[in-house]
Amino acid sequence: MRKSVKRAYSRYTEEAICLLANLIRSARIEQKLTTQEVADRAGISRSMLQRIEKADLRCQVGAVFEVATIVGVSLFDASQSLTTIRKEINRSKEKLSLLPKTAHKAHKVVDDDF
Amino acid sequence: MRKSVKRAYSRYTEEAICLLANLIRSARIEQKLTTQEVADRAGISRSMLQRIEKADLRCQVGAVFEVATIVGVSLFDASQSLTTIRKEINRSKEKLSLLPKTAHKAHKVVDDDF
DNA sequence: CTAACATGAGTCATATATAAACCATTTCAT
DNA sequence: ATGAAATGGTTTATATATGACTCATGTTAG
Repeated sequence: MRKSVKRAYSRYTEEAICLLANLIRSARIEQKLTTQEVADRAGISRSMLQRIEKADLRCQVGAVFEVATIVGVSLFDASQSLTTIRKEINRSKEKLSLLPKTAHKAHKVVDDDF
Repeated sequence: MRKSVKRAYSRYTEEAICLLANLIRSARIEQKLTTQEVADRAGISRSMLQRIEKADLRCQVGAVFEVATIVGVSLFDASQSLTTIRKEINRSKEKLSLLPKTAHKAHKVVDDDF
């Protein structure tokens, strides 16, 4: 079964995606690309691109990133190129390997019995 | 009708999301948060969080960003805070207002007829 | 000015993502 | 060591996102 979902997003998430949407649209127009063209290149429908540029939170993250990449909007801090992003991935893997595998909660020592 | 879709993503997109996933997982474990906890806070299921941490490109962008926000992975360069991100949104709006509204293709003047 | 084109917005059928539940395995605290 | 807890990997029913159309409006090049 599936609980009927009316998801609530934090203000920060909403605005982050709004910014991303605006950046995408700007970049697209600056490069004189039509919605149809970008959609084709990204392998999505024009309606989908419309939703992305309207900051629809429900779009697939892959589609959004793909479009961003196509119009040249960089996604993370230092990840401008494939090379740098790969380095960062490796760093993150190293880091992950040093961390514990699971996140056990600190046991509440119960002394609230009086 | 709907064409059955086997979407292809660029290498860059894949790796960008892979990096994001790794950063999220690292951050979660560092903070000793279980998958269940983070899922609850984000208002998603544990299975969803698992896919996010496995860099599944088909997750909703809103869910991914929400999780990133919760564990403290920043999405843009300088947009650590709501205030800075809002400034950037405004800047992007200004910029957008100066651009043409539609992206007309430059007419190919055909002189390739000899 | 105006025709061609880009975009916005809505509908609909259906492919697909999602939440829930379950079990097996791994990991960690004690 | 051992048990409690966390995680991985399924499966399934259903809500939902998506692509394809269509029409209306806006915009721009010429």
